Amino acid sequence: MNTDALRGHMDALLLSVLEHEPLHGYAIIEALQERSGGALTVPTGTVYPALRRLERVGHLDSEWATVGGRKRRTYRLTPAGRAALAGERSAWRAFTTAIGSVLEPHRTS
Amino acid sequence: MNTDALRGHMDALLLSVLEHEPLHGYAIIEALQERSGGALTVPTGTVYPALRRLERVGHLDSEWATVGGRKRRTYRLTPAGRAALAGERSAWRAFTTAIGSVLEPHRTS
DNA sequence: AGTCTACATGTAGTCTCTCTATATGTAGGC
DNA sequence: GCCTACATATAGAGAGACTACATGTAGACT
Repeated sequence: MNTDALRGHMDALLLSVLEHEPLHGYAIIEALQERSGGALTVPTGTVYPALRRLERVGHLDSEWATVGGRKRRTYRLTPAGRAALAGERSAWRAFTTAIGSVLEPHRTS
Repeated sequence: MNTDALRGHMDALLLSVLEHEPLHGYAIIEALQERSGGALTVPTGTVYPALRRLERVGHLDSEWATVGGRKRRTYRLTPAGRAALAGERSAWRAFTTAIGSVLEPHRTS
């Protein structure tokens, strides 16, 4: 289902999934899976490092919690992260428009 | 205009631009630029190696020609390349659908 | 008691592709 | 003579996604 075409879009996905509620890594993976209708199965070795990277650059911050004896690191968007998400969204639209116009021959008008 | 988000989509772009006519590297770069409305400026250091890679895996083959004293290597789709293009197209649709459904919150219906 | 699955996080190392920078050469206009 | 457009090519850097591994708790089932 996924090649390494995700490259450069992981940030957008992670920020987007955290837009309305803070989540921990495992829940983020499930949310991505669910929201994409099962198409996105992102491995833990991709998600956890990416979350840390986003925290390092100030788009997320995190907090530890213990729920039912299990430790969770819950991530939430920072204001900078929210701004970055907006940028990612418009970049995504520009990206799909550009590639799409090359890939899909249609519409000369 | 372009980050390295192209990663994994170059093949699709190159195959697509060669679908209806064989072209040489330089012309391919111009075609990409034109078809995308100027959004895609792909450097030569990306295109030439990618073309050779696609030739190596059998999706393209090439032929030298001299036009006006200048040497050109003209690439054309092989049958395998044509099949690969079809695959790339459906992969692209699946990809945009998946990412889009995560990124754009709308439409619950 | 032992095993298995779901929950939960993390890192080291690999892989592969895109980009930057550089090199080389022709043709034509100024 | 110089500059721009045309035309191809490669070496090296850089970055991020993946595989595989390591670790541990909770609960269900046998």
